[in-house]
Amino acid sequence: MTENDKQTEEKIFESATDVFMAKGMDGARMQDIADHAGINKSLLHYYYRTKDHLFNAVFEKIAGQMFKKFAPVFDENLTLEEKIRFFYREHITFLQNNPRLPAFLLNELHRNPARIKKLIQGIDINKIWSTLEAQHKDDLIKYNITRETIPQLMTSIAAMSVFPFLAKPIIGSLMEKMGYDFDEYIEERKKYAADFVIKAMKK
Amino acid sequence: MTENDKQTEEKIFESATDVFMAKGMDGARMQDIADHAGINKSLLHYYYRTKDHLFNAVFEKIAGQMFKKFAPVFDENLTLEEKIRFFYREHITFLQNNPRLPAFLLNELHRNPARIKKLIQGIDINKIWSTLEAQHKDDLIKYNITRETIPQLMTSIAAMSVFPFLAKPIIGSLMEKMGYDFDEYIEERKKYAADFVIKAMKK
DNA sequence: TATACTTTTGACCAATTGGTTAAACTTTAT
DNA sequence: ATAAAGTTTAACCAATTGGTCAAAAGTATA
Repeated sequence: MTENDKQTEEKIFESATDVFMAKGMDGARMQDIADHAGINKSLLHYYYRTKDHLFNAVFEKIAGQMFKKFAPVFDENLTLEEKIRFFYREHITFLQNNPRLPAFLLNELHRNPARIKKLIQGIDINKIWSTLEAQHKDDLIKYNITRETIPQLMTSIAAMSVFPFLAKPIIGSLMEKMGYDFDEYIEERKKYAADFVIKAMKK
Repeated sequence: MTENDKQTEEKIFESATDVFMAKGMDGARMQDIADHAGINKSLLHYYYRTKDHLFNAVFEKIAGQMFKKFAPVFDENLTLEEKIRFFYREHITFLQNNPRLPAFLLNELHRNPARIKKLIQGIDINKIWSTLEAQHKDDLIKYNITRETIPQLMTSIAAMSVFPFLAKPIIGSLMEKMGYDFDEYIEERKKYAADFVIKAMKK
């Protein structure tokens, strides 16, 4: 039945996502995924031929999500500062709901570098630069942003939101030990990161 | 012979470090390590009883290195700004020589959270705070650094130097595609990160 | 109801892999 | 030189694991 079909196939996909996210490709076990979904292991092979296929399906979806979140910033009609604030609000909220996503993605890209090309084919820094120039010509001068410094700036912006999630094993434990609350820290970071970057950009 | 002994044991340790760093505990194979060292697989068990023991030995050494590098900053008799510049020069140079270290460490801590307690037992933010207060009382006021904001500031500082190495699979490929040079970018980051943070800290 | 088709299951298989063992080889000590 | 001790190796073992298969169960169609 198509109804039950979708249910099973979807259940498998969701369980696979959970297990692969938590354990990675190498650490994940097909039996784990089956148990997690409450079904027989053979069903995994019935719907997704192999572990590689299943992992592939999960990775493709996950990878897509990550970068879709960056584009809308440029669609909004906002000042550069407002765009930065907008970005951190959206991006950190997304990471709050998908805290393991960056680590999962980077681990897999390290394990299988062949994926990278396909993943970044949609990203064109020159295009981003053109868009920025068109939308914020004076801000680029005001903030001294050039083609040479844009990698430094963009990685710094990404670092501010992504790093806390990548380093959560350490940061989270350290904060717990010291009486801070990680979730609160993340919530506050939406504003802190924006303020930090905006101040840093000023000449 | 003790001479040859050390050679073999050390060769195993170095090969294990390389393979574990590259593949992680789950992805690493004992046979790989043996091949890498050019010896029989049984020797791994002769010197280090099990894979876990061997991994443990590697992890302990690696983990120790990472945090030893943070302490010397406070020993130097420098202004706060000079300390930040000193830190990034030292820390990024260290990471240039050990680019996989942060990813390795964080992956293992995620896989085995029990390690974390032991690892961070030496770190005491309150102690760091006291040291900062003693050395830079006026700077803390000048830069509006308080017990509440110190996690935000410290994670931001760490993010600036560590993130490029964690995200190297993406950043490196993206830069290659766009005609930037990753190593050059890292070298420049020693100064950029310091400038960035110092500007960001100002009220 | 009978038949064809799809879905699910448990038993099973072959390959991989961490680990063991006994024998061969080296080195050291007497 | 010879025995004792340490080192190295190849062959082997047992457990894990991704994957297969045929039968059973369920569903749609006639």
